[in-house]
Order: sequence, then structure tokens, then C-alpha cells
Amino acid sequence: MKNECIDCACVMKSSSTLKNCQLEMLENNHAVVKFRKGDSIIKQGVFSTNVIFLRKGLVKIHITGPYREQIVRLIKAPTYLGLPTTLGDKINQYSVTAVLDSEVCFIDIEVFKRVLEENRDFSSYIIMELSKSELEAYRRCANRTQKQTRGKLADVLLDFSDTIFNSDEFVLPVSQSDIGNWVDAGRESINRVLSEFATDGLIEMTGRNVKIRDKKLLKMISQNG
DNA sequence: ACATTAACCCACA
DNA sequence: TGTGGGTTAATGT
Repeated sequence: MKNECIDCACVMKSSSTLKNCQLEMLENNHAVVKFRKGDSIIKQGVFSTNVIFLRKGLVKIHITGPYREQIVRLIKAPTYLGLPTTLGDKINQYSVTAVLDSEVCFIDIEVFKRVLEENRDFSSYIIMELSKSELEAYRRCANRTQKQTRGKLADVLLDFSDTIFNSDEFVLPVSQSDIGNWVDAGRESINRVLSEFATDGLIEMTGRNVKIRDKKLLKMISQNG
């Protein structure tokens, strides 16, 4: 068989525990697809029979609420996508859109389930991931309702810096109105607070280029709301 | 909400 | 292949 899946992060962190026949099963039932930024990877409301593994890139998960589009989270490779929506319901409960150019691997749900059944380590790894993700969602939920915009925006900037880009200097991958939809604020508040941060010397901003100048203070703002 | 700017597409040379 | 114009989305106030 090709060794695409062995090197592929599809089986990341569990490759050692997957038996050859299981790898082969994945190998014969997957498809690698590239997406340009802005492309839709999963559409809310559509029937789905695939689990998706994000190999490269950055995506946003979002749902259309009663009033507007709500961005739930940004998530970078490598990670599984669409587990809750594919295992929990036949119809996708949310959308996933590429924020940067991305590469994903589609895996048939039945094959995925079979590997889950056959491989304990793999299943517990998946449960761990889902649990972490749920805890993260709870934390964000509390933050979103209780923090003020400056605190939430500080969170976002720190998230970009520490988790997503691992750098104090980065290019905002999403528009300001997207950030607004994400942290539950209007785009003009985002804009206002961003320039406020800039004049206060917390960050430097040219267009979408951001350089973090005072991370300690930013963390303070993040903690104190 | 309005003014300005940047990005994009398309026709045309 | 490059340029002008027109349109739309993003941004700043």
C-alpha cells in the first residue's frame, strides 16, 4: 500500500497503536483534498458521511444562528474536524470554512467507526480530544458572556500569538467583522479597541499586520476583562 | 451611518 | 499582457 497515511497526521499520535490492517483500511478509504482560503469545507444543513482530518492550514467553525452568523472557534492543523457533527447527527450542525489555504483528508464514517471499535488507544485518544474541546467551549462560553470587549479582544490576540502562529508578529487571518462575530461584539467596537490598543502601545498595527509590544499587559487585560 | 480605501473582475486595447 | 473603469467588501471615524 502507499504510505500516505503512515506519514499523514491522520493517524497522528496514534500511528504507533494502529495495526497495519487498520492503516490499510484508512488508506483505501480516504481522499486528500486541498482548499483555498475562503473555501467551504463543511456546510451546515448538508448530509454528511465523512470524518475530516485537517492536515495543513487553519479553519473557522461557524453556525448560522437565528439572527447572524456566529463564529464558534478557529482551529489549526493538525486536528480532526466534524466529529461531533458527523457522529452526533446525519446532518451537519455547523459549517467549516478555510481561513488559510488548507489540506484535509476525508475519511468514511463507517471506516472511522470500525477503527474506533478495533483500537482502544485510538478511541481513548479521540475521547480525550473531544473532552478537551468541550472544556474549551465551556471556558469560552463564560468568557464571552462575562468579559468586556477589550478583554475578549486581548484573548483573541493572545490566541493568535500563542496558539495559532507562535509568534508576536502575525497577519490577522480574519476580518474585523469576523472577530466581532466570534467574540460577540460589533465590528466597530473591535476596530475601536484595536486602535485603542495601538495608541496605548500594546500593539503595533499596519493594515492586518499586528506586532505585539506588551504581552504582559495584554494578559492582564485578558484576565481582568 | 457615512466616507475612504483596497481588492477584484472584466472588457478592451 | 497590461490598463481603465466599475463594483464590492473592508476599514476608519
